[in-house]
Amino acid sequence: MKQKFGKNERLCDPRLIGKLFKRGSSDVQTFYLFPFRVLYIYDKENPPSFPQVLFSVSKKQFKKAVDRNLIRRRCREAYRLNKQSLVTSPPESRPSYIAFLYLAKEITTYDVIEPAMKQTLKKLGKVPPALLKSQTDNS
RNA sequence: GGAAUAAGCUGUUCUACCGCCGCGGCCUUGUGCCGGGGAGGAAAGUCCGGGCAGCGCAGAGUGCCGUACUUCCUAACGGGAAGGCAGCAGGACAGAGAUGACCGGCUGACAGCAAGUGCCACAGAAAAUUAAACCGCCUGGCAUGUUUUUUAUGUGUGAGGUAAGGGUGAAAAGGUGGAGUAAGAGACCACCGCCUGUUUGGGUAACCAACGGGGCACGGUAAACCUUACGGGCUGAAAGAUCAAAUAGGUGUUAGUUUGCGGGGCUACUCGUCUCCGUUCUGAAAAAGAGCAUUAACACGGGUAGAUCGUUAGAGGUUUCGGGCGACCGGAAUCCUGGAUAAAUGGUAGAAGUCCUGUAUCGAUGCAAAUCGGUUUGGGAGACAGAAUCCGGCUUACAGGCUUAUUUUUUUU
Repeated sequence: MKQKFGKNERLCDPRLIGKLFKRGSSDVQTFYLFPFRVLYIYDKENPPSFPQVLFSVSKKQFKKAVDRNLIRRRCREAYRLNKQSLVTSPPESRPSYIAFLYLAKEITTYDVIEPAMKQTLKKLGKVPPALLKSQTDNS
């Protein structure tokens, strides 16, 4: 399995991003696992061939662009190297659009970010029971 | 040799694995392979100025905003260069000294309060008017004391003169000296200062120098209003240009349907179907035509999402020649050097080198303490900081290294 991370795996559509960050929307599922808050959406109608992902680092928390770039690059690498389980699962049973929000107060090393990303992905891989039920009903 | 300050330059390197974004080539046309490229001196702050784009625009004045010694450089600037003036500290020279002129350095919103208006607390007699008499100084008058009357002199009181002295203040209406006077005073004189003139000399100019004239009318504040001179349209790449899916919607043409709506009939009743009439306008007319509605096809125009351009070859870099004190300008040769857009230029691991520091050991100097250098082995540091339309500046941040200058200190000769 190649560990590539091309444009089609990144979330670029402003409408989808707006949908993800819309407050109180019932479509958006969310959980917190240090240092990430994760927002994600299941698109059952026409799921993309790859899950689309974005990483966000708060400008309020990190004033300097250099720091934000560093954190975002580390997160991206962690996702790129550990995404196999998510990608290989069938498109209908995985989140289609995911946003990772980095919420820690200080810059963490890759040794911290990578295990956290593994845990997060593991949690994302589990299909929530509510969705599972609706899928069986449909089929 | 050390330290400090200022200015300029530089801003670690290599390897492995896995990636990201452009470009070129190849084919088997695909998450393909190969090649080559990919952050800065400030990319930062967004403080000035321009290019570029759109909109606006008869001319003049006023207002508003900005700039402010001079000349030059520049596309332009509030930037830069050179010069002038003022201030500050320093050096060396002359001199007994005061001081003088010279040298380089640093600093200066450095036009105008002698156009007008305003303000100047407290203190002080008085804060800008033809200044002003608190103490003081001087001259008379009166009263009174001392002294033998005169003379001289003390005290008190009131009048006049006086800006030299004291006192207040950040600042008291030219300064110093002389002469003069009852005491004083630019009332007079010398020098300095100030104002002013010159078809005088130097300089493009700011300005400097020289020679005259004027007793002198000048407090501070323009980062107070203001005056003078010069400059300034507004917006800002989310500018702007082109293409334009699906769905919806607009206009037109052609063709079709009279379906739709209301009422009546048919039917045991409901729905449906069928049938008849009516329904907007023209028209005498349910003759005919047009319209409304609706379906289909075609065409046209606008335009959302999105895409492309704008967008990286430029007031471009490097070398060199010539001009200029310099900023800079001109010629020639040569090079192509980020172009992303929810935003690439990386992540991880290892090694080397640099600096700081500790251990052990060797060598040199030394009585020693210690200093210097080499080897070994640990630990730490590696700054400031990430292009978002592009340039020229300014400002701010910056570990370590290199160069230059100045100051200071130490050692040797």
